[in-house]
Amino acid sequence: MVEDSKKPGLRDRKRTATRARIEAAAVDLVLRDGLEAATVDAISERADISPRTFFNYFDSKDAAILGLKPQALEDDLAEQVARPSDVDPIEAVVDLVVTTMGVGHGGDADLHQQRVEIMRRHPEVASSQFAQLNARKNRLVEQVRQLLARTATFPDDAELTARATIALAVCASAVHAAVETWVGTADSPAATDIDGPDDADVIRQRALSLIHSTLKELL
Amino acid sequence: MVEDSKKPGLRDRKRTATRARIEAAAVDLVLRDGLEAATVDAISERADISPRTFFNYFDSKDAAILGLKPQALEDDLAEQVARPSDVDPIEAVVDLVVTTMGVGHGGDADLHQQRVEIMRRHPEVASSQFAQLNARKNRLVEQVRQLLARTATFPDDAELTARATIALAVCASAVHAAVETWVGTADSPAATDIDGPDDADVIRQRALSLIHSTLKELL
DNA sequence: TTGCAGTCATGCATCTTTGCGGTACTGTAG
DNA sequence: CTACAGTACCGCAAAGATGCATGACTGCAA
Repeated sequence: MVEDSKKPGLRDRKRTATRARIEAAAVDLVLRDGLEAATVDAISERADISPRTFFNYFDSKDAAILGLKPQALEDDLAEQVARPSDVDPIEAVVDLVVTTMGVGHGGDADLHQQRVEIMRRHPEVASSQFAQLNARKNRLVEQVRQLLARTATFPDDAELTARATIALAVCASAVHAAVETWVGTADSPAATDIDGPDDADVIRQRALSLIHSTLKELL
Repeated sequence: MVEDSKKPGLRDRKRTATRARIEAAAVDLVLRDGLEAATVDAISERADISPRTFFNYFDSKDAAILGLKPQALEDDLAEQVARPSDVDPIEAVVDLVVTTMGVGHGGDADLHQQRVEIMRRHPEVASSQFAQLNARKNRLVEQVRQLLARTATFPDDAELTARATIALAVCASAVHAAVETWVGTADSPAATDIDGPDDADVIRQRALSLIHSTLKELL
């Protein structure tokens, strides 16, 4: 049951290939025809699947465009929380958010570049990363709750959950803001070619800076 | 053109009546048949309008169930921000959020009670108040920005906007959490009959308390 | 090799939501 | 009273999203 990571197997290879075809088709069509002209039907046809199957691979059209894996996260999440965590809880939560948002979608550099371009042209899409987060909110709050429980002077359960909710919101909105300014200023395609400091890191840093300055001011 | 507040006029009276019929129909059907059995078609039929017209009155099915007015807010918002505001910025923002979420929908007490019951049975609906907020996010951030600009040591524009975003998120999630716990513990229908301390106030207080305790801990 | 159990792809039906366009009604000015 | 302008209502079509049922395919074990 828990056979892992050695033999992909035909089944998984096919599935991976299909997902890749969908992502490519979505990105291509959006860049070619615009966001609303690129319908699910069109993308599906191009990827050689039925529209119904499309939604077996992605939760939404936007998710396909951004290449957001539907679950896959669960693994990362578990891993994140299992960490030793001598680190600042805030940093851990930001990591969680960045991962869930799929900001650092590891893989094809071209595809990544194209997605940045799409986010520049259609800012609405970028904010669907946010929606992705909301959808997983309950599970994420649970993770954050565990993180906080380590350092917090243990209040009652409801209180702790509420605090986790707020902490998550802080980090999420910070990352969101960071992504927005990053997308807005990312008109230097050459710079992102090399992926020098790594896009995800830039966003992480900006988000942390925002959080600290804002919280300091609010008190 | 700017004749106001004396003669409602037949047109407005009809519109108000229709909106009320929709709200009542929505609440009744949800309580009777459940959330998903109460389709837009069913609600519309019961309210004696076409399904198309339904969306002329409300942005979504959930909005109708909760009785969230589509704009109407704009007025309140402007008013909020125009205030003198010797008050804590955080309190102001919380007010903004509570108003926008339509937590204190003034009006029919029975309807209010029914809505609380619906939120208890179908928690998903409650979180669509949150969505309502996201939809108006840009405008709200602008308002919060102005509020913050008064006390903040003026950073650059992007920074200020980012901070406003985060502050809004903090307050929004706090209110959201407060609503959730309030709904969860609101199994004393007798208590809410009298509307003693006013539901909205209870939520405001709880939210503020949450914000302060959480922020203090995160630093 | 064969067969079984678990997945996957798909068609179909349904629901929510939105844009467009036409028709009917309201308020008002002549 | 009448005509005109502005809304409101509604039908229609299309898109995004989801549940259900069915047939096909894969992986594995006998």
